[in-house]
Amino acid sequence: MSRKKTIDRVDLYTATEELILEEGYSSFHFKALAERLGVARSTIYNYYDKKEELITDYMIHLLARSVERIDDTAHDPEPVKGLIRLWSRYAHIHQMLQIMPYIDQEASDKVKENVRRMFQLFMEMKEKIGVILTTGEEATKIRQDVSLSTRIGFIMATVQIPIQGMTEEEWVDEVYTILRDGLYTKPTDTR
Amino acid sequence: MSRKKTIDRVDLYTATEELILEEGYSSFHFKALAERLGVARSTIYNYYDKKEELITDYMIHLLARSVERIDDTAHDPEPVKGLIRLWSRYAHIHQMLQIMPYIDQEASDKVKENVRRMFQLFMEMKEKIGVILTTGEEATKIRQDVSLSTRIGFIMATVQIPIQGMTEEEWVDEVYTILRDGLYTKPTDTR
Amino acid sequence: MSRKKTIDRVDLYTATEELILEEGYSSFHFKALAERLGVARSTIYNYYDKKEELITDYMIHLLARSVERIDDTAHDPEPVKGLIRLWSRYAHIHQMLQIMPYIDQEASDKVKENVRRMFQLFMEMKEKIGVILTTGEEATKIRQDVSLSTRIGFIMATVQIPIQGMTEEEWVDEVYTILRDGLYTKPTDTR
Amino acid sequence: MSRKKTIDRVDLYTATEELILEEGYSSFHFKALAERLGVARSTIYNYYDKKEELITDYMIHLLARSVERIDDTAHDPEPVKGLIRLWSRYAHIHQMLQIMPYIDQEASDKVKENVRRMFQLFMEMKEKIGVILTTGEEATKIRQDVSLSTRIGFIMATVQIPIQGMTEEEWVDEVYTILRDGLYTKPTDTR
DNA sequence: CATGAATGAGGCTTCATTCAT
DNA sequence: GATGAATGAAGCCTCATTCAT
Repeated sequence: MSRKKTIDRVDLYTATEELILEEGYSSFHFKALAERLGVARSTIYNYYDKKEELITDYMIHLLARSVERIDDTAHDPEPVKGLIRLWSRYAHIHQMLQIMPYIDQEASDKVKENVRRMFQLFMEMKEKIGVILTTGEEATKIRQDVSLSTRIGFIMATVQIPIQGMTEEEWVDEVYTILRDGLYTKPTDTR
Repeated sequence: MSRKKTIDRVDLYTATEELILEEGYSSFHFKALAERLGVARSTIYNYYDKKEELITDYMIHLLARSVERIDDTAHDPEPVKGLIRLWSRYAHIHQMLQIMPYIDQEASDKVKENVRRMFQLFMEMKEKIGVILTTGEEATKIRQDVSLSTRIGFIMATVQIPIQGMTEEEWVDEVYTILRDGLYTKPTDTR
Repeated sequence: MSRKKTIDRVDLYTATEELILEEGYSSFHFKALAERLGVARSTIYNYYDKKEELITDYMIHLLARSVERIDDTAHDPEPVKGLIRLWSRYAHIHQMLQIMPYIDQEASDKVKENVRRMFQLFMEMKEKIGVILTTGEEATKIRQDVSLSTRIGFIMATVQIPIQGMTEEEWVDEVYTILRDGLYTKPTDTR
Repeated sequence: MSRKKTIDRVDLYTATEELILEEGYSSFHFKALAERLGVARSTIYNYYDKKEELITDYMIHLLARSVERIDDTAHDPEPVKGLIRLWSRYAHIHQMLQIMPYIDQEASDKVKENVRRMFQLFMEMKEKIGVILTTGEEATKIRQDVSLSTRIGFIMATVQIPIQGMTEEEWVDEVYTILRDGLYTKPTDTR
C-alpha cells in the first residue's frame, strides 16, 4: 500500500520513556525525541499533535498495565509483599507520575481527557489495594484501626524508599518487614 | 500602597516559594517573578544572574532551617513521632526538593556549588535521623535488623502519605501507629 | 455510504467553493480540502500540483460562466436592471474574486497563465457591460457625459451593497432605482 | 531613564500599513515587519503579543480617524459630494477593512474586543452617513423612497469604483454626478 | 490512481539575558 | 540600584510537497 513505517507507537513510547528517565522531563521536546528516533521533528507531528498528548497516552498505557498486575498480587500468599515487589519493578512508573504536575493540561482537550483517565486509573489502583487490605483472608491479619486511606498511602509511599546497593529482593524483604511489623521491636519480643 | 521599587532577599524568597507552590516550577521564570514582585525583570538581575542560583539559594535556606529542627525532635519523648510531625509541617520542603531534577545544574558554577551544598545538607539530615534511630534511649526500642538506609528511607517516605480530610495530629497519630507497630495486627494480640 | 475514494473535478470545485465561502481563503489548504473530500491529501496532488492552480482554475470556470450570462441581460427590456439582478445572483463570484490578491501568483507558470486568463475574462466582462451602455437602444437613454470606466465601475460596485433583510427582487428594485434616477429627487419632479 | 526607543507606535502603524498595502495581508508577519523596521522579530513581541492585535489596533485607529472626518462633510455645501471625496482620500481604509475576514479573531481576547470595537465604529460611520441623508437641509433634496440601508450602502460602495487615469477631483465629480442624478439622462432633458 | 509516510520550510512565541540610561 | 529596550536562542506547530508502494 504505502511506504513502510519507520516509527510505531512502541518506538515512540520507548523513546519517550528513555528520554524522560535519562534527561528529565524538561528535556522532553519533539526535537529531542526526533533526534533520538532519527526522524524529522515534523514527522512526529503526524502521530501526535502535542507532546502532552504523547506523554499522557504513554502514561496511561503504563499505568493501565501496572493496575492490571495488582490483581496478580491479590493471589500471592503474601499479597502486601506482592505489592511491594510490584512497586520495585515498576519504580519508573512512580518517576513518570511524578512529572504529572509539569504537564500542561490545558494543551488540548485530548490532554485534559487523558489526565482525567489517569486520575481514574489511579483511583482504581488505590481501590484495588483497598480491596486487598479490607477483604479476603489477608485482611483478617491487617489492622483495621487506621483509616484505609492512610494504609493505602503507606503502601504506596514505600516506592520512594531508595534501594541503595541491595538486590531487589533484599529491598522487598526489608521494606515488607517494617511495613508488616513496624519499626519498633515488639513488646512481646522483649518479654 | 504603591509598589515597592526595591527588593530584599526575603521578598525574593517568599515570591519564589509562592510562585513555585502555586504555579509549579515550569512557571518559575524571572518574568513571572518580576510581575509578582512588581519590579522590572531586569532588576532581578541585580541580585541573581540565574534563576537557578536564586532557587537553589532559597532551597538551601529552607533545608538548613528544617535540618536544625530535627535536633529538637531528638528530645521529644517519642522522637520518631516528632520527625513525622516535623514532616507534616515542612511538607512543602518535600515539594520543593522534588523539583531538584528539573534544575539545570550546569547553569553556572554557583549553581553547581549550591547543589553540592544541598546534597550535603540532605546527608546531614539523614545522618541526624540515623543518630536518632541508632543511639540514645529510643534506639533500644527500634529494630536494628533492617538496614539503616531503609529505616531512614521509610521515615522520609511517609511525607508522601496524603492527609485526606483529617487534622494534622490525627494524620501524625495514624502514620506513627503504623510505622511503629506495622500494618499487621500482632500475633500476640490475637492470643 | 462509504467515502468515495475517487475524485472528480466537479467535487473538487464544489469542495473548493464551499471551503472558501465557509471558512475563508486562509483555511483553504489541501489538508482541509482532503478532509472535506474524504481522500488522502496526497491524492489531490494527482490532479493539481498547487492549490493556486486549483483555485484559479475554479475561478476561471466561475467567471466564464457569469460572463456568458451577461449576453442574456443585453436582451432584457431593462438591460441595466438585468445586470443588477445577475449580480445579486452571482454574489459569491464577487466574494471569490475578492481573494485574488491573496493568491500567490508566483506559485507556478500555470498560475500566472490562469491569472492572465482571469484578467482577460474580467476585461471581457467590462467590455460587454460597456457595449450595453454605449450601443443599442438602451444606450440612448444612458448619459454619455461621464467616462465609460466610471459608469461601468458604478454598476459593478453595486454588488457591494448589502441586501439586509429584503428579498432579492426588492434589493434589485431599490438599487436599480437609485442607479437609474440618482440619489436626489429630481428638480423636475418638484415642479 | 532607559535606552531610547527605536520603534514607536507610529512606526509600527506605518510599517504595518505599508507592508499590507504593498505585499498583501498574507505577507504580514512579524518576521517581515521586523525586517522592514530593522529590528529583531522578538522585539515586536515587546509591543504586541499577536499580530492580530497590532493590526486591529491599527485599523481601529484608522477607522476612528475617518469616522471623525465624516462630521466635517456634514457642513459641506454638498455633503454627499464631501463623503465621496472623503472616500477617495481614505481609499486605503477600504482596502484595510477588506482584510477583516482574514484576521483570526480567536487569536486572543484583545483581538475579539478590538473586532467588536471596529464593528461599533463601522456602525457609527453608517449612522453618521444616515444622519446626513435623513436630516438637515440636504435631506430635503434626497429621495426618501428607498430604504436607508440601501442608500448608505450605495454611497459606501462607490469606493470600489476605479480611478483609472483621472485626477481625484475628476473622479469625485463623475461619481457624484451619477450618484446624484442617476445613470440615465432625465426624461425632462429629452423634452 | 490512491495512499500513508516522511520531510523541509517557514511562521509563531516565550524567555533569559545584555545594555545603555 | 532600577529600568525599559532590544535581542538571540530555543521550542512550538502547520502545511505543502515528495516519494515509495
